Amino acid sequence: MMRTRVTLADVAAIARVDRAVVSRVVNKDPTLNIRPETRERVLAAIEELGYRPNVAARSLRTSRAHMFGLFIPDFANPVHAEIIKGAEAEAAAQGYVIVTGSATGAGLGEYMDRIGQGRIDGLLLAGAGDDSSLIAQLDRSAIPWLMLNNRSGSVKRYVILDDRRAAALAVEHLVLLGHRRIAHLAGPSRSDTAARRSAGYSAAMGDAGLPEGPIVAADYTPAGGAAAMARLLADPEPPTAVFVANVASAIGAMQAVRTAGLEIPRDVSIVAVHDFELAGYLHPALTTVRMPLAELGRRGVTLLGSMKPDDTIAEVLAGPIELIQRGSTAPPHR
Amino acid sequence: MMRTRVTLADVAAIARVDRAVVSRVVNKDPTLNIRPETRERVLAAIEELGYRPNVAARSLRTSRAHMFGLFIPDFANPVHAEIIKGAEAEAAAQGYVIVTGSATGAGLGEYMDRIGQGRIDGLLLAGAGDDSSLIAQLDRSAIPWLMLNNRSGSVKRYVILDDRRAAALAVEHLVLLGHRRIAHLAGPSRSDTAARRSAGYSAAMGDAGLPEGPIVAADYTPAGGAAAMARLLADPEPPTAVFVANVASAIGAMQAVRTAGLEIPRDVSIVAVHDFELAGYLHPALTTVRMPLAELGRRGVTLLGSMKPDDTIAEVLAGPIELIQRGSTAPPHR
DNA sequence: TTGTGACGCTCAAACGATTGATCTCCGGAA
DNA sequence: TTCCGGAGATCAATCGTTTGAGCGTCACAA
Repeated sequence: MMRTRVTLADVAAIARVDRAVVSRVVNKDPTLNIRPETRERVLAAIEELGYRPNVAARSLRTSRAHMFGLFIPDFANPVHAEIIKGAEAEAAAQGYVIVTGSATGAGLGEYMDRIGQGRIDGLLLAGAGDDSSLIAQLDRSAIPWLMLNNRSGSVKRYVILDDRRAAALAVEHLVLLGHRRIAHLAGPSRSDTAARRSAGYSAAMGDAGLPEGPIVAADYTPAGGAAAMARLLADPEPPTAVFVANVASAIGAMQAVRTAGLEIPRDVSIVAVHDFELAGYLHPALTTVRMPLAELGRRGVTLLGSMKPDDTIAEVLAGPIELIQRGSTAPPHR
Repeated sequence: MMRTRVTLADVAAIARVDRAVVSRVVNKDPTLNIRPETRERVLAAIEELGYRPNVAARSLRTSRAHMFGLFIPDFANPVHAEIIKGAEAEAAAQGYVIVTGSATGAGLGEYMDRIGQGRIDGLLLAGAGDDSSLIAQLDRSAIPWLMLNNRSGSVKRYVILDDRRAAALAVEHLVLLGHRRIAHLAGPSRSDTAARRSAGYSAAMGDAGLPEGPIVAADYTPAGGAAAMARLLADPEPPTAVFVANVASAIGAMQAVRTAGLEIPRDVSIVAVHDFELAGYLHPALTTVRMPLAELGRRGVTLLGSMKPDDTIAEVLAGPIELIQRGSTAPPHR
């Protein structure tokens, strides 16, 4: 059962060639001149022994690890799951593998320590906060890195989505349905995505000639959303529709509406940013704005792969942003 | 900005000691006899240069990668997210890092190829199906591996949860509420967890002296759950309660109940296996059985760390399994 | 006959860290 | 004076691959 490990040298011995030949065959070195029959012998030996290159040795020699790091706030968030999926797919296409870490396991600093030097060829930070001392440490580490979906602090390499447009799309939808008192359940004030979504809300309200309704902030959790929505509904003249910056908050918000004895969408319409599978199974099904999260992960990996040390990257990902209309939005009742 | 990489030799030069000393200081080698002032010099040099050991070199020499692999079917599934969290936390405690892969990115075979040899010290398979040729390949690879939450095929190393007891707990809850026609919306027939949950259902029904109600199988998705529930409700004498093997199916099932014009829990009570945050925010909030998923991931990593090549591991994880009573279960109406 | 070049390999020096073995002092004991 | 032992290092082989340089043979042209 316990297999003793197979090295290049073993393969070379069986195939009766030099180790260098085996290496070049394995790596499909185009400069290699080899007789077809020799190549055959090598391939047969590899097959027979079940040889697989030792990653540590290769990576020591070439100083490329064929591995990317991906740090996210939380695995349990479906938004991050989408990003991981995209990143993984693109990495796989490049023959790379992803080493994940999350803020729930331990902080970014600890993660970087465990990563050590030379383990990854690049690092993706998906909304990992904005600890500027860690950013400085990252810059010292000679690892190319990139922020996804976040431009916190003075970061000069990031890819974000067009949250502004997503927000505007959501608000326009509500306006088109005939709503005029449209409140905004925003994200945490220090959050970059929240700020951009709020900007989109304001812009769209302005374009529609409507006064900005009440705006309340909440963190991106159901509990936060519920509390914030409760405040909105306590208004003597409550909004007929609410644009929620985040789908997790929206789920809490829906609960708050029910708790208040009101009905969605008859009394309040709700639309939220980011689509996820369960949204279609809520009661009522939640109208959302779908953003290309997987594409974001994919694009991040692509950029990492081709990044030069001092590149500046400030990209708003082009990609479909669409309103998924479901049951939580309808024309105002009154 | 671009930092040239710092090696042991650089540190040794600055600290005016041999490389061996630096290595032993870094690794806190207990056999090292060193003057405090020398140690100081070394530590100062490390600090000054920002030295971090090269993982590839270390791992080539020691043949330990300080990395575990974790393969899961899908990142978007909150059940797997919990497992990852636990695994990550335990790995971090051991100074290890986790390299994840999912079936949505590419298959296990491709993942193993990209992993190569010597990159990971062990592999956790969380419900990754039962392709026996891959299992054989794994066994050839000399990597300790372990299945989580799954005992498919003839696998001889696994940790599972007590799904049987979880199912029984759910059914007992329904029985206690007074239900007598309790149907079972089971998981896919080839699934190991599904089989164990079904066994728990049967046992509990038997213990209660109740006839096993209709049993329908569905895959672990909302769509599958909805279709299966529709079939159950089409019965001339439909069940007053349904034990659903999985929370994703349960969400679909709830929708099917509404579609049929019925109400939960008045017309049908629903209880499902596995708790997740959103369950409390559904309408009605879903009664679930919480299982120690994070603990499962944690335990998997612990076992990997101490596993010998030919160990057999067949463990049913001890840990709290509890019913989380919410709004989807109530005494039968009729 | 000598030179040239291509073909098909082989040589050997890295990459950076680890670790068992060895070496040099120096003080104290015999 | 010689020997011993221990403290405090140093030496050098090794892990498995990669890759630029080199080497022998043969065909062919001059």
